[in-house]
Amino acid sequence: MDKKVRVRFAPSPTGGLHLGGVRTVLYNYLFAKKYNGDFIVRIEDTDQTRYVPGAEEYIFETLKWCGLEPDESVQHGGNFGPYRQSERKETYRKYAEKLINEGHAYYAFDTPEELEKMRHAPIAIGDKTEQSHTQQYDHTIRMKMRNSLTLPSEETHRLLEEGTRHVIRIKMPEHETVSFTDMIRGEVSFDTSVVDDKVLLKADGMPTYHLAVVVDDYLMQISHAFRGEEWLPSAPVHILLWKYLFGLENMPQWAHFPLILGPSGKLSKRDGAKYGFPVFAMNWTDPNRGDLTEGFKEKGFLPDAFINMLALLGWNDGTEQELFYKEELIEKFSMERVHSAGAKFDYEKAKWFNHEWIKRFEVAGLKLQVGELLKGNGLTVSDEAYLEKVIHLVKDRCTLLTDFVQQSSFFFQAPENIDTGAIKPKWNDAKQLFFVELIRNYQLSPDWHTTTLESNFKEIAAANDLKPGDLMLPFRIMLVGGKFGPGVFEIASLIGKVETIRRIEQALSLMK
RNA sequence: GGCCCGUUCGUCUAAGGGCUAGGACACCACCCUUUCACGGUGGUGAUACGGGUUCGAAUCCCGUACGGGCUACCA
Repeated sequence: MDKKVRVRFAPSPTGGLHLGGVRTVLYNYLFAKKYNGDFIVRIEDTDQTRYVPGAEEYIFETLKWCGLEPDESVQHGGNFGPYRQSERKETYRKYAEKLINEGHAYYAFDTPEELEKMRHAPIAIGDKTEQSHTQQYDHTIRMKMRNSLTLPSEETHRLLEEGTRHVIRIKMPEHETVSFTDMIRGEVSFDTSVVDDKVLLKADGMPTYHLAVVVDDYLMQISHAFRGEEWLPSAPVHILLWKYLFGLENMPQWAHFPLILGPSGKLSKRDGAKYGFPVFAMNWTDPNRGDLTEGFKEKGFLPDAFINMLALLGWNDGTEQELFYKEELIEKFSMERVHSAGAKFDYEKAKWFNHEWIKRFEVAGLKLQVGELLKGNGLTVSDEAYLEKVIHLVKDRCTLLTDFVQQSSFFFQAPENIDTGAIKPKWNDAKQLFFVELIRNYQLSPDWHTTTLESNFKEIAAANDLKPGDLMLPFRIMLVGGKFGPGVFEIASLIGKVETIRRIEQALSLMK
């Protein structure tokens, strides 16, 4: 690679960042870091009508949470700014005019009504007319429209001088094969006769994506341009623009990532709501409609797990390894091993990744997040060492971070609901007496170790001719409220003598 | 409709001409566990179809089917 690696992620601030977007960021980031390059985030806000307040901040917060921070952006600075396209408005027009002067583009004055009429006019196919598809604004029709190609030049000048609303469209060659090498798909080629004369500069003076990407990728010295597969059909427009404006030899290398699919077709926000899994990285509330779309973060995912899962959705290193630290991903990532086929998102597998990451994390790495989570759920966490012991005891049984609440709340406060229904049917006086005796024994116990608690428990059971197995479930329910959690004696040991006895007494009073 | 991309267990994928197509998730069974999980062992399960090329094809070529994307003064 002769040029310095510089890649960009170019989102438009129109809403939350979903799985596919984050994966695009990830692959860009991994590639940049692998080759000691720069990762740039450029905000593509050229469509004023779709601008959503807060979306831009949301994108940066998401990148921060994921640990995929850019080297250059609106927020991070850099020498190639501004990094917001609306602030670069002035720079695009001159490139569009250059294209016109060189015969590769033209002014078009057609009104929305005229365009509408053109699109839906019946067209003759053989001896019958068809209307099965909409007419494109292309070489077959441009000479019948109102533009600088059909109008006398004085008329064009007059219209321009009068400030008539107009756009600038690319003049696609009639029959030319445009091909390029995609790093993932290999050679891809298109016949220019089937692609339309895309608008490059809109009536409001803003560029469309097509012009803006090419100009900005050039100006920002982008060496590799990666994006989703949905952009493949418009690639010939971009290639041609590169050829006309900056030279093919300066064009970045392209790669188009496969799409991430939902249970039925393309993954959408609706799939999340319908099937009960998040599609956005973090919670997103649409400021206009006020509806909330759940995020992986709030759902209880660890950023490392989220990133790991996304990396493997369309890429693997060729071995059977599935768990990767970010540094390993950077080291092992290669564009050639990215799949060309779309991947269906599987939430079960995503949860598995999270579980694995919770297990592989040290207690210390979880402490902060779990502590906050518990406090957020109204639990009082005062003793750090105590919290560490609790996490150590329950982490392996938590798939999502949020599972820590249910799995450990009883360590911090007595259960509110005791599932007495699970023990009442088999309850009797003998058991009642056993627990009374257990309280007396525990009260006098000189130490409070797990093993002591267990052996005393069993001795008393044996002395009363009861099976320990019949008593442990009731004991568990008294302490935690239900049929879950780590070993009972470990729980008792951790919550302490006073609390253990208090909970047994409390439950006993409920059994009468 | 047109153009482009794609197609290996239900899902994510390995195997880029040559052993009984491997792994992971999910599922099932058993073991462990005097709760629920974790964990362990094993099992069910795939090369879309049809033609070529070749001694030999999941792998290369062609066609068909199916899936997806695009076809806006949206990105």
